[in-house]
Amino acid sequence: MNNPFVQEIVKVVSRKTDLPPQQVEQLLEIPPDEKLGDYAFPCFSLAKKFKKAPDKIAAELASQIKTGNLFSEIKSVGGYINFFVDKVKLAELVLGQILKQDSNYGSDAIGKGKTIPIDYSSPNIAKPFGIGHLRSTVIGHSLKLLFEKLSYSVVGINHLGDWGTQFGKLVVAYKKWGKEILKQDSVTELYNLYTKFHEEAEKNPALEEEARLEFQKLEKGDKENRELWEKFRKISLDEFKRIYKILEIEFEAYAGESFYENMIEQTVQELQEKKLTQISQDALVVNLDQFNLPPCLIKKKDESTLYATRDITAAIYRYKTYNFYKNLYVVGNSQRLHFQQVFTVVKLMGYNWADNCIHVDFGWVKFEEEILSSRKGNIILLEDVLDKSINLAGQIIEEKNPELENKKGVAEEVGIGAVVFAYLARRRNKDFDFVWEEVLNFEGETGPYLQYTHARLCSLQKKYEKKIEDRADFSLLKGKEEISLIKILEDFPRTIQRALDGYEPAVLSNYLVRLASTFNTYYQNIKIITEEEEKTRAKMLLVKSAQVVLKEGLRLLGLKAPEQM
RNA sequence: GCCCCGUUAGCUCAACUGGAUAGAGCAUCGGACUUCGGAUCCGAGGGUUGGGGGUUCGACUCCCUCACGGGGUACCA
Repeated sequence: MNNPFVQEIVKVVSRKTDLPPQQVEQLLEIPPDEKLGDYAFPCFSLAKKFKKAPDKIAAELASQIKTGNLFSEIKSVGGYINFFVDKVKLAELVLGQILKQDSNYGSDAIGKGKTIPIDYSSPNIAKPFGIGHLRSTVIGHSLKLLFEKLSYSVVGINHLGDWGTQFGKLVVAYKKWGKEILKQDSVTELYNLYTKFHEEAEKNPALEEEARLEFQKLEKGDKENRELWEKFRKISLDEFKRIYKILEIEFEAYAGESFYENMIEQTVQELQEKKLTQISQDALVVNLDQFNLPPCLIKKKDESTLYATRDITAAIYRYKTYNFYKNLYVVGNSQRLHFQQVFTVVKLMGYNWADNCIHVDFGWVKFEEEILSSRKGNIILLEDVLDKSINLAGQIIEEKNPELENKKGVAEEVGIGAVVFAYLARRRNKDFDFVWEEVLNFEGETGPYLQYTHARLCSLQKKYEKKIEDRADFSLLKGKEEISLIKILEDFPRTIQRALDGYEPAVLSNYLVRLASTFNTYYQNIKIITEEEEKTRAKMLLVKSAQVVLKEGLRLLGLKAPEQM
């Protein structure tokens, strides 16, 4: 990180303590309370090395380090050396950098030349796009934007569920009830066929066997089934693309499971040549006892392939095609074991890049304490949720800002923003309870709150009228909230890095709430545009910086930042 | 049975990866000057971080154990 304060501390402390610079940087932390300082170096781990009490070490080092021109004070408290940065220098540095770089602030070249495929969204054909699918979609999309921010070249892959036994089920259902149910070629009707199958199969289990046979036929190239499959696939894909357009999400590749169909046999052969497979209970499996995992099934007893086989094939294909740096799968945590098995098999095949394959898992989306089951027709359509949210946003605009231009467009940006942010505000590993009142809430820690703050920042700039200069007397920015705000802005690049380290957009969401709420407190307490020209000029620099960072942060989550709302 | 994940204020979540006094929002109640946007802000109440043990200078965070909830566990994905 090119932060001169950190660099200086690392340099000096590492010289005084003989610790490698990297370790010093890792130990360095930010105190919980600003009164304690801006950076702190804990000396506890040095106690053994120097055979002295930590607080004595801290006191000694603190007295030896000169403040120089970057720091205003360096003192020890307990076992910490606390550094107080020169606030004028800080403002000059942070605000100067943001104004110069604009939306590029926080970018980095670290990922240059490295490719990362991200497998996300990946809905199943013949099922409508429900609120359950949104989680993978928005997490994957945000990770994509974040990696691109650091110059990685990202390939968004929509690994459609367009192959497998479920198509056997659809074919059976179509042949039996297609004429009465499938009239307009819509996803809803396809879905009705699918649920009809499951209803009937409960009464008549023989249908399951029929479905297996139909899929087997499909896999072997049966013409009629092939045509049906293409029809089903097209209906669904058109529908999904419409939804993605609303969300403004695009994929570089729609390589679904069927895409790997022709390569699967080769994978099976390779596994056999490498003597990794065995026959067990009539099926072809890779035994994984030595890893304490259940065996990975490669082929069923009827010779047709399985999910795992396709994922192994897809991983190999992605490595050959993209020579990836990392290979991500944004898929629910119910598939943890599956990915463990797949990655382990790939590793057994001798591919060390298996270690760079990462399952970015996430918890269930539940509705009123119930897990949504698409098999039973228990599903809430994403489009209904978005419509409701957009309507609500429209109503609120009508109430509060009826003169607004482009009301419809703004209502969409805010309504969709509310839903997307609700999904990105919590860490991925937690189950997400879909509660209407919470998803459609526009107050407090929500998307519209961030957007509102952004609109407010824009409106200040409009009111100011004058051009915002990139220079000002930074010593005029020394109020408590001003300094907090500058420090939060300074933390933006680090936040991006932290979000990526954990594959966790929620880290950025939390950050943006902190930024917005700190600004709002400031705004409430201090009049920004006043008669004092010099001071106003300096404050407007801060306003502009906050606006730039907030907008960019929202963009990285996949939210729009309207200038008025 | 075995394996994974989770458990923090009434509810939904944070806590910079082992650091200093565990913080926000929602809901409830009370308030905001001489309004740059009240979708905002301020205040109040609310906690044995599921229970118990351990590791160490220090534990919401790591280890063991128990409880509760969820998921997975061979031909679905």
